[in-house]
Amino acid sequence: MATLKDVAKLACVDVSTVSRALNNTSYVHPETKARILAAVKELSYQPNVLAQGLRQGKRHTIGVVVPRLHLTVFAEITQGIERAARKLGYAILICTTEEDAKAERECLNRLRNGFVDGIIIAGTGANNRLVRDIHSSGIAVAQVVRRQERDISSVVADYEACGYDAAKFLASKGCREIGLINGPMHIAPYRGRYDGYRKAMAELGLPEISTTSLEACNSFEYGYQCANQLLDENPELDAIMAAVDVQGLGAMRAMKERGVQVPEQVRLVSLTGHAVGSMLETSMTSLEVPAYEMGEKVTRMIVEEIESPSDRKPSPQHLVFPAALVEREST
Amino acid sequence: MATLKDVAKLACVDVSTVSRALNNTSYVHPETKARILAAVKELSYQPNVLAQGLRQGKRHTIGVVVPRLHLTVFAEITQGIERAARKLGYAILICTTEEDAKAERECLNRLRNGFVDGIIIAGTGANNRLVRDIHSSGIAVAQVVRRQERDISSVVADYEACGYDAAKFLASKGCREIGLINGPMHIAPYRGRYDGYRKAMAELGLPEISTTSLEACNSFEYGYQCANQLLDENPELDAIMAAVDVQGLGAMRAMKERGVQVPEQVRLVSLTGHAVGSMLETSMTSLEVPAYEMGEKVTRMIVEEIESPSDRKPSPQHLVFPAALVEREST
DNA sequence: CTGAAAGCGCTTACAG
DNA sequence: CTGAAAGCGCTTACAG
Repeated sequence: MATLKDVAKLACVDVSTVSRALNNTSYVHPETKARILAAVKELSYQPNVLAQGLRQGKRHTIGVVVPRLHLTVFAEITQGIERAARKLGYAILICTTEEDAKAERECLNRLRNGFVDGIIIAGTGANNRLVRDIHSSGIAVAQVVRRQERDISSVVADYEACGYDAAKFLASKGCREIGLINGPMHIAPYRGRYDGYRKAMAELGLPEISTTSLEACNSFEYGYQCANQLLDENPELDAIMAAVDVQGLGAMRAMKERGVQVPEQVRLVSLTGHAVGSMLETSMTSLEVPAYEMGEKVTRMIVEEIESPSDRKPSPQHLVFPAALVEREST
Repeated sequence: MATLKDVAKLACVDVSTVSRALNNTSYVHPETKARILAAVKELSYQPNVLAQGLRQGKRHTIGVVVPRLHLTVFAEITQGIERAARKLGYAILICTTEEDAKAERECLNRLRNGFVDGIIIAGTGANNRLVRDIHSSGIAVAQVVRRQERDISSVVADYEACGYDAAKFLASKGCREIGLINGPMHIAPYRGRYDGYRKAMAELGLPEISTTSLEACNSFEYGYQCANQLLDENPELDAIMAAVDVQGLGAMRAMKERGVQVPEQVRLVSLTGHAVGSMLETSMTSLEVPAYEMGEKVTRMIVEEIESPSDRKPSPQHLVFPAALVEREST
């Protein structure tokens, strides 16, 4: 790999001049510049980003910490992040935590040491303290999907509205026993969906019906088991709301196996649609969240924070995207 | 952020001693070491990986270039890569190309400049030349899923066997008109699936039936349109093989809409299962590829290449994983 | 056992 | 308009 020095030697100038020519950081005589550019071409010189980063205190890299990728909304969000980052001249470093607090801690500790200029996180909630520390140590941080800290910018969907709207919608279809398949309440989106559901149920004068299982909640099996329990315990159940798409798939499958007709006997809604609902044999009504857009947006926010001078960092922004109810065959 | 210098000052020793103590790179008097460790703790010093990287010519980072994440086998593969990389002390940088040659070129060019020690790629095929250049310039490279270069290590599934086995299996069920939904032939896995299919058809004395659409091939819509065309043009069609899961979903949906019974009238197999087939209302028979394992394996291979001394790099290895036929309701 | 010095590849005041 | 020098935070021969 050619270095600045090689280019300088070939062009018969000092490295500093080459640097200035390449970065357009001050006027360089056109002839000199031409010579330099020719040398750059001949050696196919490419600047070493490590050295640039060390010198400038910038790495042009963003860390992304999410629970997992496969079959979750995070795959799409990550693609949005990657694309926006590339446009803005940043690379992204990915860590998946599998909801494990220790794995998350390790990732965060690694990222903070010069790896990245900023961290976008959908956290487990177990390391909030560490996240705050990192942020106040001068590394930009932004939350996506899961908002846990008030002083750190975030981009989320309106989970409470998802829960509320879905319940009201089902009630408008005549449903009276509406079960909820959700996840751990200490994680903001699950809490939000529940709050919305509860509010709607209260307004409608309908009973809250929910259940839980030991499976990891963001899974087909969780949806499958919860649906079976809901149906076992509530013979009159006429609707199921699933927090995420894969739970919805599990519920659909459970009903198929029990011979329960969807939507004739039980209607089904997913509260976090991301382009799966429309691909099914019985397509699934869902609240579609603009995942791709959310990823792009949170990236633009964090880059803005990274690039503003440290004496006037933007104050934390919290962006809430509405989800859109897309009615399909399952209701 | 505290630096080595801060620690050295606090411990009243030279920075070189601190470095040695921390890296166990030569004996340091226990008392001195204790003082240093205390200083490290007090300042909560963490080494700057950028500076380490610059000095040692190592980044401990691997670039991953894949077409996309959401709903493809690459999501799972990437998780496998990430996990194995973390265990081995590496971080991963992700680029998604969306099958766009230009985007891929940009990613590769960026990655080669000191960003990473190695690159794992599932390429578009349009930048093979560049990939070779990068490899011969001393950056480790490994191919995953798509093997395009003989001199660069690879980890793939046995796509030809997938096509062959699926066709034979369908024939054993009595199918005589077996249609194939595939993708562009210049991409190795699609080519391989076709070759296996063709071989089986020839041995069985059955006609080849296939079609194509203008949609991006790794998509629900592609599967949907191709299935409709196959059914339109071949009224006696009794089986469909889809190259990837989402195409299978599209085919399933098309048949549902036409009132074609699966598997009674038409049987359906996906040739690249990755944990979706089992989640469906009518579960889908598929050749399950061990995506997670493949990701882990390719990571171990590339790290081995990265860490071997440049005078005796391992010769290219090509690993082929078998896929397992998992029979479900769609056949 | 430890210090002083050089250097990884860059950028950026400081002179001239 | 351009060169010489310092320095980003580390590691590693080289002495002693």
